[in-house]
Amino acid sequence: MQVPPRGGRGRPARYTKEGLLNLVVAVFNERGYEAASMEDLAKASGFTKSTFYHHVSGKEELLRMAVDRALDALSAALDETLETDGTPVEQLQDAIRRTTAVLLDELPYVTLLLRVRGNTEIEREALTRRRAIDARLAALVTAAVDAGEIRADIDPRLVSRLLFGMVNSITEWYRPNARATPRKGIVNAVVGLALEGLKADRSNRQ
Amino acid sequence: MQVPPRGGRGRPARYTKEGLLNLVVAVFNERGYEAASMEDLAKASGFTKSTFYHHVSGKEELLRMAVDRALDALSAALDETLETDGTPVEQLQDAIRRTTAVLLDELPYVTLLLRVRGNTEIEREALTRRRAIDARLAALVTAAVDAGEIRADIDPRLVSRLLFGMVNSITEWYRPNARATPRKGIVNAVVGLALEGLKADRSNRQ
DNA sequence: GATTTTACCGAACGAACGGTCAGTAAAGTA
DNA sequence: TACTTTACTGACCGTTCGTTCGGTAAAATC
Repeated sequence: MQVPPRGGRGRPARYTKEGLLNLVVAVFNERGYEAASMEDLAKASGFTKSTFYHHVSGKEELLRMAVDRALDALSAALDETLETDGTPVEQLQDAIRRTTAVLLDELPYVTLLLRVRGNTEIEREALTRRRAIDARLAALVTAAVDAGEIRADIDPRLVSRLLFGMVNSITEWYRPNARATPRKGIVNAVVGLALEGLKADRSNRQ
Repeated sequence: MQVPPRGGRGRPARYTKEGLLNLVVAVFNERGYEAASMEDLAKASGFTKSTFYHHVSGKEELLRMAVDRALDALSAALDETLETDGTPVEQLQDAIRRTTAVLLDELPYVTLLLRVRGNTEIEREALTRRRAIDARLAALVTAAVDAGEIRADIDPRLVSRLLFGMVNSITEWYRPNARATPRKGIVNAVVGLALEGLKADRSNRQ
């Protein structure tokens, strides 16, 4: 990741495309996309501003690459869920697991995606793709309600928003390190809370 | 709200302090705080930029007033919860209800608060106050676990984050209007999902 | 060593930024 | 009408923004 690929003719580059994007997204998330200047991005990578422009086309293009990566990963996870042949509620549970896993694996990219507000054309395109994914997730909830497998006393669209709002909120606080709750622990907690809620019962009492 | 108070000596103002702040916060939320320029704020209120500066001291001060309003409301709601004398789980449920209600009643202000990232001193102070509130909420969850009233198989801090992450995610999509789910419906859905989860049972089957 | 290719940099661009100020218009008081 | 107070404005400040460009340094090929 830190060692760029060799084989070209001229002077070797300091970063791979992905390595540089990782640095950029970290700065976007720390300062905020709007507040992060090209000078900030250049300094974080050790380049001058003009050298930085030699490697990237501009600020918006960087945002596009980053949010596309998040959207592609989330979309692929949902595709995988729909290829399984479980009952509706099993598929919904699978979607929660996979979405949470993608969120943790691609944390900086998904974090950036979830903060996009729609100021530019690129941001609006990202929001459109995101809404499409949300609609597919909401359809899973509706299917589970129609099958009588989950509670029907709350509007399925509302359930979907609250459920995946909970999942997405993980980006607000999760920082992977040695002491952090492992990936599997987070996923199980999310699925457990989503399906059974807070209520104590025989199966989970310590 | 739109009619300023009379009684002063000179020319009457177009807005009350609160009316102007409402306009400002709306622009902050639509464009994003960093992306919203003082020119944007002035135009939204019908002022020139210099007139706008006659009424407000600067961009950061506007942010401070807005997030303080949200923090005061959330803090007061939590105080009220702690004044009740229910069991731990009843207090937790009350905190969820009151926090959700404040979020809906002060939607633009809480929305702005939840997007603060800590770039300036004012933002860092807001984050500190927010963390204090989060800690008090987490203590409620811990107390309910210790009393054996809610499931103990998930780290209480993790439960608290996911729970109030779900509550806070409402700011991402809720837009009050005639067709929207009423306040009470949202609050009941949040409490219902939090306590019982998705699982269908006799009491909520339609 | 000459040539090609790529990485890199200092200086500068116009535009937009947050913010200031001297001066004018409009209202209330006397 | 004269005076005071407040609302309001256009022009302008220095700074920073995203971006461009002419030119130099370094590596690979010949």
